[in-house]
Parts: sequence; C-alpha cells; structure tokens
Amino acid sequence: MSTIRIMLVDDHAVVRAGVRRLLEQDARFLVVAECGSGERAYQQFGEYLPDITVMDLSMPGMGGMEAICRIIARYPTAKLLVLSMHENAAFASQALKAGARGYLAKNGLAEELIGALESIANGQTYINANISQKITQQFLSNEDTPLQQLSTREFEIFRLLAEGCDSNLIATTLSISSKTVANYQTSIKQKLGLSNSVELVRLAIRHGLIDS
Amino acid sequence: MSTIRIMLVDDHAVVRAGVRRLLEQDARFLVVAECGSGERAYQQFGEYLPDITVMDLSMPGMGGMEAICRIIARYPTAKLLVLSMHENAAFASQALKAGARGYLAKNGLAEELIGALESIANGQTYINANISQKITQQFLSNEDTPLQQLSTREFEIFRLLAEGCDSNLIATTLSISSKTVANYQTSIKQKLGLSNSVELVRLAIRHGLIDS
DNA sequence: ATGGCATTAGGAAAAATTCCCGATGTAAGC
DNA sequence: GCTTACATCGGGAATTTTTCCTAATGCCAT
Repeated sequence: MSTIRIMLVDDHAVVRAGVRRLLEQDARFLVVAECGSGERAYQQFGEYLPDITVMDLSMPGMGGMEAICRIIARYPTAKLLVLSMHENAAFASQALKAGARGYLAKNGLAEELIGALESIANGQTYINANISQKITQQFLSNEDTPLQQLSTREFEIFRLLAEGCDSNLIATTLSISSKTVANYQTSIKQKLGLSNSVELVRLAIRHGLIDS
Repeated sequence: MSTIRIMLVDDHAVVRAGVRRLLEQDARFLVVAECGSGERAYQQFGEYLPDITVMDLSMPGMGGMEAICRIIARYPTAKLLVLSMHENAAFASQALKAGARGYLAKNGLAEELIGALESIANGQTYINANISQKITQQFLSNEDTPLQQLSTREFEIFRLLAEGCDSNLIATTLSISSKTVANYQTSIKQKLGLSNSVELVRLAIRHGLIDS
C-alpha cells in the first residue's frame, strides 16, 4: 500500500503535534499539512490535496462543519474524518450529512484512529460503534431529537448562536447576509419551539453541543 | 538531570496517546501512568507517585479540579500541571488556588508543554502568558465572584432572565415597569462583562443558578 | 446633612426580531 | 421531461428589544 497523505485540522497545537507523532509511528501515514482553523483548512486543502483530512469540529471562527461543507462543495471526492471531542449523535449525523467519511471521538483508542484511516483510505466509511448506535437509536425512535429536523445550514447557525455569536459575526463567518442569519434564527426558534435565545442555549447544552 | 516520571490524566485516549508520544521524544520524560478520570487519577497517584501529573480539567464524573483538591489534600507537595482546553482566567485561577503548579491551554505549542514541565520539575511554577494576563486583569478589576457584585435586585432579575423570562413577564412578576427591567438587563450585562444573553445563561449555569 | 448607592423610569436612537415576500438551485418522483 | 418539495439566500416594513442618557426617590452610613 502506498503512503497515505494526511492533513490535520485542530485548533489545539498540542493535540495536533500529538496526533502527528502518533500517526508517524506508522510508516503508511504521512502528515503533509496541519492547521488550526476552518479557513486555513479550506485554503490548505487546495494546496496539498491530502488523501485524508482529520478534522476537529469545534474551532474558533469557521468551525469544522462549515469547513467540511466548503471543502466538499469544491472537492466532492475529498475524504474527511472527523475527530471530535463530542460523542454526540447530533454532531455526528450532521457531519456525515455534510459529507464526512467518518466520525470518531477523541476519547477513543489510538488504534481506532488508525483503523478509521485505513477504512477511509480504502474508500469505506468509519463511524465509531457507540456513536453509530446512538444515531441508529435516534433514527429508529419516532421521538427524534428536535435538532434532527434542522437542515445543515440551520444546525450550523444554531450552533453559532448557542456559542454566543451575534448575527453579524455569523454572517461574516459564513459569508452570507446578516439579514439571512436573522431570518434563519427566527425559523430555527420556530422549528424547535423556542421562544427566546435563553431556551436555545439550554437546549444546546442539554444536547451537548456546547458546555456551560 | 534524572528522569522525570509523569502521569497523564485526560478523558480523551487519543490525546493521552498523543501527548505520551510527544513527551517520549524527549529522554528526560517517562510516562509511568495514564488514566481518564479524576477518580482513577487520585487512586493511581498513590500507586505511582509521579514527579509531575499532567491533568485535563473537563472530564466526566469527578472533574480535574476536584481531583487536584484531593490529591493536594493528601500529598501537599504533589506537582500538578493543568493542560486544559479552556483559555480562561476563572478556570486557571481556581486550579492554581487549588494547588496546581502550572496552567496551560491545549492550543499552546508543544514546546510550551516541555518548558512548563521543566519549570515545574525545578520547583517553579508555569502559567501561560495569555492566561496570566487575564488573571491579573480580573484580579485588579474585582476580586469577588462576578455574581457577588450584583445588587439584590440585579441578582433577582439576572436569575429570571436566565430562566428564560422575557422583560414583560419579569416586570409583571416584580411589579415594575418593563422599561426598568430592560435597563437592569443592560447594566447587569455590563457589570458581568457579558455581551449577550447567551453568555448570561452560561454564567448562570456555571454558578448553579439554573440547570440546563 | 450629605455623599453614595439602589431602585425606579422615561425619551430617543440603535439594533435585533419578526413576518412577509420572492429568487435561486437541487434532488426526488411521476 | 416536468413538477413538487425543500434548502438557501435576502429584501421590505413593522415591531420589539436593547442601549445610552437622564433624573427622581429613598435609604444608609459617616
């Protein structure tokens, strides 16, 4: 098997350095690029065209979700593996909908990361067993999470709102009009049956999208 | 210099494995133990008596903060370095008050981690420059809990806002004008350094005024 | 009694939200 | 092919909320 060229995206430099060392223990993997933001990830993807991109979701500025959307939009065959701290069905299903080939949590074993990279390199997908169970459970139970009914864009804006970003910041981050953000905000609240931003935050916390 | 024996505590196994590889690049460091919870950390500390413990704060169950308190209570000379994702004065000062010898954020450089470990091994303390600045700023501005500086009325309105009441409901409840509530709301945010209601809710949750 | 602070509000301007509408693009189905 | 549905995007206008400024009242302490 030829070398698998990897790009690491995580805002924590220590984590990046650690995962790099971890992967370079194995001769099949070569980390060709790393960066700490969604914006840089999109730029660097075009420069390096890595075989697989290992992406964290929660990053300042453009998050991993938006980065995935943009990369997939431009390079539909891009292979993205999400390595997130959130062992959470909502995040995972949204990331996979957006085009990620795999999802695993940072609390997984190092071997799992290697295995996931192998699977994805072979054109398969890899989803952590725990998360997979949660997703299927959620899928089967009729009382699906209210968050499930949000579209990709709605979910992304929901997350940014819950993080405390104002409309203008979200508009800048996503490169859309702040008017659009305001309209999304209204429809998100309506869809989720929320009457104000306080309930929005608490819903986000209950579902593990943010922590208090 | 003799070998520095280290214990790693982080609920993310991938991060642990990464940091282990990172440290073992340097012959002075030896990772003698690792675990993924505060409870285990306390147990294992007694077994291995590491020279330095590298500890994450946010972990399920007993968090890092409580683990620090317990370890220090039993072993007052224990050397603990907090490696947290929170680049946050409140977290840092609490950890240091609890007895940690150092605090640095995961988004720091790998070299910083090495440097911090060296300092602590030599009996010094290490605090990330950014965080140090934030702490002194906070120390100079107000020494109490942020919520402490609210007046009775302000606190009451703060609580109701955090519960999701709108201005009109609060006005009715307290038998005052909704205009007054709105004005209070502004001054509360200003006093607590909050830029929007999202941060207000999260502060309230952190302080146990409401639960998510 | 006098200065400080808490409590109460109003007025005016700025900002956010809501509700309306329409324009795209894309994917699914007949 | 054509239609239907829905996601995405935003303008217009009315409404609501937030902010900033000002000021009156009462209370407490030195």
